[in-house]
Amino acid sequence: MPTSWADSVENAAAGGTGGGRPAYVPPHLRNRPPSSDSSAAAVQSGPSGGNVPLGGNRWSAPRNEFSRSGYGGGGGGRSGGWNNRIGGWDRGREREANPFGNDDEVEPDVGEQQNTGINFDAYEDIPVETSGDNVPPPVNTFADIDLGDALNKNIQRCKYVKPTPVQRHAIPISLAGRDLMACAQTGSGKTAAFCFPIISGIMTGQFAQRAPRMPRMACPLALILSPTRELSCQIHEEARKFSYQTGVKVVVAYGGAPINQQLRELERGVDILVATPGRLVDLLERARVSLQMIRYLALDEADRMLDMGFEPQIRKIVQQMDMPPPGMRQTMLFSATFPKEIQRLASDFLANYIFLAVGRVGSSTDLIMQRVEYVQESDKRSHLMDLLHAQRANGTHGKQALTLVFVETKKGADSLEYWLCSNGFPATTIHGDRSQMEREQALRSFKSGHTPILVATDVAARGLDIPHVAHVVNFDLPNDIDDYVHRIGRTGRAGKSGLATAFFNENNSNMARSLSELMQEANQEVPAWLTRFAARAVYSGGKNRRGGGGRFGGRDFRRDPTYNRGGADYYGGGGGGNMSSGYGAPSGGYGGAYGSGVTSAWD
DNA sequence: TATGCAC
Repeated sequence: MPTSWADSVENAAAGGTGGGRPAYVPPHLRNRPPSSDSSAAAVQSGPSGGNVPLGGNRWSAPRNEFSRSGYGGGGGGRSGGWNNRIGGWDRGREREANPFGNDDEVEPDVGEQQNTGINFDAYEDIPVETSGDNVPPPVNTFADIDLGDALNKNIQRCKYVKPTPVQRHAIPISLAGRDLMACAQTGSGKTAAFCFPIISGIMTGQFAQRAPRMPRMACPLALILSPTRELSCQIHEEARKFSYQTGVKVVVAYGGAPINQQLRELERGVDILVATPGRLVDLLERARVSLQMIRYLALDEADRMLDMGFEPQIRKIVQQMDMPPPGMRQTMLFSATFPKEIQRLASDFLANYIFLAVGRVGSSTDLIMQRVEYVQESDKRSHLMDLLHAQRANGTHGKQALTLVFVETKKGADSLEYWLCSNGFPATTIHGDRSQMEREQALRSFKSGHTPILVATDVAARGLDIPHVAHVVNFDLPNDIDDYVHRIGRTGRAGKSGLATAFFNENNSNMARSLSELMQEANQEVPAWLTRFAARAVYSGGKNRRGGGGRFGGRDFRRDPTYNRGGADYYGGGGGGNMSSGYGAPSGGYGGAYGSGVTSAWD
């Protein structure tokens, strides 16, 4: 039995397990030369940033003996594993592709630090609301948190200088082992906010359990679910950067792509599985993935994942397979919007969680100029053409700025794309009736500017980080104000400004009220005709199928008396003791007189 | 009613 981490490393680096019991090698040591890294001994110190009170991980103390079969290979019959023969991750020492693009393995140039273009000034003074028991205080720098050397290096490689607001708050909460429901913006580092604690937690390697004996069954420690394939891909790419040379292995699985390659990847070992629900269910049913080792569960776009269409699949994955129950795993839910109904549903998956909302003042929503134009259905195309013409005329060198056009249906997307192309506007389209190859090609072509107009259904509404989108056109408004919020969030990202134009007509009257409220809240000019529509319209609370909303920045439903059924003090009452923090001003808050369903402009 | 998500 290894007596130290270094021993483990030596063992592993020696090319195997020497026939004895497999030695567990913590992931961050797996692809390092032996004995080099004494800082590894610092594992499991937890966040030590002084001002971070450690709630302590909910799992027991690190064990002395680690025997996770996926890693050690389990004696003779080792299957894909880390420190086994050829197929193992050891090989990754030569083979792990550098996700940062530059092929040299040299240390990153830490002298020239920047962040990835995020305009941090736009993030100053953002109101933040937290509730729940014993909320760990935020940190101000990455140095305040002990994420480990390898991860810190990747943070430098990413040129992140200081944590974004959501990271400042979410990371200490997660490192303290707490469940989390977070309203937070993508493009301001949301993915990192849940990836860093996961990677760090896996690197500390305290998860020693017997893995199933089933051969060829992958047993990830962390599961990250998202509602679209492209978003899963994006998360995977980011997570790979964060885990570069940590030994933590990230695998992605989604539909529309050949399953065999994904199966092979899984067999080679996986710590963090990023997946869409459909493909994951398939893998679970084939018994190629087991969730019994899951210690971290993250739902991106969580409100969407718990929405009608996805909820059954999510329940199946989370509650009806072999995943450890709440309290035995750490669950993190992220979205820009968190309708109360969804929050209530979500509490099934959480244990004593902390609610975190990053407010909107000075946020990127202020950087999005929103316009609504009254356009009859029959005039939409010519109106769009006018916009595109004007835009091209104003653009540099007559080039078309990247414009993302949202429509309601897949057919509508195809037909608009065809029409645009016929009229000399280079457009492509992305929607669920296209093949995965076509979808990815469309996205690439758009990002590169080769096809500067992308016609999309809601498949592209959430989470996708497409730099330099200058203009989002809601050719067809969505039926849900939350979807509108997500759509316009495709522009004005990372602190840059953007423009969002919506075509409105009678068919959208049920959106009038929430839309005008939203715009008002974001200091946008609301046309008088829209206000009249809003006043006239019978507000169909049903419009927002997800029920009432909160306000910008979101609000913990546990704090809403109407949800405390039966007079029981449902949760908070006293909660974190900050139940009355900042956000409540009727003027500033979004809540207004009725639950408009608008929760936030944050992803 | 639309969207997305496995084969």
